[in-house]
Amino acid sequence: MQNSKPLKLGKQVKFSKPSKLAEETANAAREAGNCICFKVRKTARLISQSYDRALKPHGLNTNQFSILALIGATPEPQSLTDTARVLGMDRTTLTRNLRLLDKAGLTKTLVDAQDARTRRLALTDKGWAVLAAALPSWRGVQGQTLAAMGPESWPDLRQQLDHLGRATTMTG
Amino acid sequence: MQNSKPLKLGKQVKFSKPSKLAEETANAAREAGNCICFKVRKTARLISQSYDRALKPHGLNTNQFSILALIGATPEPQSLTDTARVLGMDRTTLTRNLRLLDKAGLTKTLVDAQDARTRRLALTDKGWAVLAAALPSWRGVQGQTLAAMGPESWPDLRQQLDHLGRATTMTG
DNA sequence: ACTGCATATGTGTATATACACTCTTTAAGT
DNA sequence: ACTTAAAGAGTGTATATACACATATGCAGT
Repeated sequence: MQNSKPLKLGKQVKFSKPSKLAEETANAAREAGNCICFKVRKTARLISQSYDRALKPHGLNTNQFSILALIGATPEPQSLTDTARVLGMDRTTLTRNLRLLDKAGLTKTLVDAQDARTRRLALTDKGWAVLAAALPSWRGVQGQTLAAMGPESWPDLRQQLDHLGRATTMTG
Repeated sequence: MQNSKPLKLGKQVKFSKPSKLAEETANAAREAGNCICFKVRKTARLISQSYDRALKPHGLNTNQFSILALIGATPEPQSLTDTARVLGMDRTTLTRNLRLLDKAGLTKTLVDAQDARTRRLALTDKGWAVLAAALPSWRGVQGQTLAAMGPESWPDLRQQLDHLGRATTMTG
C-alpha cells in the first residue's frame, strides 16, 4: 500500500556516523530513560489495559468506572469542578467524559438550585445498576493486580503517588 | 447558550432518597477510591502537565520527548514494534505519534534492508538538535519533581512502577 | 440598576491511546 | 514452486486529555 511513503533506500540501509552533537546527546538521552513522568505514564498505559479488559463486559472502561464510582461514593451530588479536582482531571476533560456517560444514561447533570452556573453530578438508576454490576469485576482485577505486585507494597506506592501528584500540583 | 440542555429542575433540586441498592453500592464505591489503576492514571495526568509546560518552549510534549529520547538513546535504529514495546505503548499508538514527529522533521522512518516489513526509527539532524536543546529543560522539571517528592524515594517508586507494569502485562 | 470582576461551565482544536481489522512480506512445510 | 501461517505495519473508529478561548452567572461596590 505504502501510503506513508517511508524513505526508500538502497540495497543496504546506511546510517551515517553520528555527529559529535549526536554522540553527546545520545548519552544524555539515556539519562532520560529515568524520566519520572515517562515511567508513570508507561505504567498507566499498561495497567489500564488490564482494567479495561476486566470492565469491558459492563460496557465501561477504567476511566468511566472511576467517574461512576466517585459520583456514587459522594452522598450529595458534587459540582463538576470539584469532581474534576478529585479526579485530578482537567475540568473540560471531565465535561467530555460525562457527555458519554450522560448519553449512555448512566449519569445525569443537574443545575444547582442556588447557583445556576454550577452543575451537580448524580447517577441515574441505570448508573447505579451498572456500577453495582461492575464492582465485582473491578474487585477481581484489583485483587489480581494487588496479588501480582505484592499487596504489602501498595499502601506505600499509593502514598508516593499521592505525594507525587500533590508535589507536581504545587511545583506547577 | 445551554447547548447541552441540563435537566431543568424546580426551585430546589430534589435528590430522591437513595434506594437500598444505591446505599450498598455507594459504600462499595468508596472502596474503589483505592483503585490502583485510577491512582496511577491520576498521577500520570497531574505530572504530565508539569513536564508538558517545561518542554513547551521546544515544541514538544512529554510524550514526544520520551520518544525522541528513546530513539536517540539506542545506538542502532530499532524497529517500530520493538520501540513500542519499550515505551509500553500500543504499536499503532506509536505509529500515530511518529506521524507528527516525522511531519515536524524530527524523526525519519527507514525501511529495513533485510526485511521490507520492518520500519526502523531514527532521528534527523533537526531531531538531534531539538532533543539536545530540550534536555536541559527536562533536567529542570525532573530535578524539581525529584526535589518535591524527596529524591531518596524515587528508586523505590521506580522499581514498584516497573514491577506493576510487568505484573499487569503478565496477568493480562 | 450599573459596572466590573470572579466563578462555573462549554467549545474549538490538537494530541494520545488502543482495539479490531486489513494489507504486505516473510518463513515454513509440502 | 505452492500453500499457508506468522510477523510487521497501517487504517477506521472511539475515547481520553488539556489548553486557549468564549459564554453565562453571581457578587460587590457604586
